[in-house]
Amino acid sequence: MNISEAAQQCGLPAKTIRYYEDIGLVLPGRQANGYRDYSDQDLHKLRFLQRSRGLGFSIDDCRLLLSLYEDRNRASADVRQIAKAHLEDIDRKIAELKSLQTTLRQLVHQCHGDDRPDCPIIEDLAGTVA
Amino acid sequence: MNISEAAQQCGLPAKTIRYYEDIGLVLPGRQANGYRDYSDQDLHKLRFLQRSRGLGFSIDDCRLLLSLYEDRNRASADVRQIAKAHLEDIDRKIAELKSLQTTLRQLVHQCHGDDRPDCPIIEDLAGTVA
DNA sequence: CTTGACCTTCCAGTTGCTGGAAACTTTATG
DNA sequence: CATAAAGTTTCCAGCAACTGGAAGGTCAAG
Repeated sequence: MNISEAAQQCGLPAKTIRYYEDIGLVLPGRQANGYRDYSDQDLHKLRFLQRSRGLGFSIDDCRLLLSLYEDRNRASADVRQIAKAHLEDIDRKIAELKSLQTTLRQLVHQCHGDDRPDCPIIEDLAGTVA
Repeated sequence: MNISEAAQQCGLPAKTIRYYEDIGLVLPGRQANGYRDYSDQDLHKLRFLQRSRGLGFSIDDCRLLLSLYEDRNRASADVRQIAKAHLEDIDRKIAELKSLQTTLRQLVHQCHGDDRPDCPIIEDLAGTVA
């Protein structure tokens, strides 16, 4: 299977699939003409990557998850640990963003937003208030 | 004022301050020996950047905000608009992360996480369920 | 037979820094 | 006063995860 069909089947751009090959994630065979040739197994791995990345796992995590995916003797605990760590990361990011959100919301609310120069947002950024 | 004191005063690493000069954000004078020389005004701008970046504004936004900060004839509406757009961006990111959080939380919850290979997380990533 | 769609490789750019090397100046110490 | 340590300079490379584009080979259709 050529790369563009593989791309369509897994939902990843061809560029990304080539990139995944570069970094050793999915290494397809080659046809006689030098074109990449994706097997069903390759396709499964690409779909796996598409989903893992979609859930926000890092490439390194994906590499680990992919090896666990292929390991019939894996311990689910190993998978769970990766997911749990990622979840905690997301929890932290949400907390950070929420804090920014609160501050920004207040500032935007306080600013009248007209053609005059007085601006609580600028004042806050300048530190003339705090 | 040397760069390291400026760094301490504004809470940014010296490396970052040099980088901000590279990209034309804060251009200090030079001392006779070639060392950078930060004025009070430079310092204000650096502090402004430290805070703006801390609120998650992009460098490009910071550049705009900085020019508005220095513009005594600015319209607060312009500032507000930048902040509002950034806030909406944050809102979107939070929504995205929350959706990931929900999915991951469920998966982590469903996985028993022992030494057996059955794993709802892997199954989800592989797409064998959906 | 040519046109256009595909495919290949390789190199550069994105964001916002951060680390490190090599060389200079200044400051502190013995 | 010599020297060592600390601070400074410039420049180059690298991070994550792609994405865009150039230059060229291949293939299917008309």
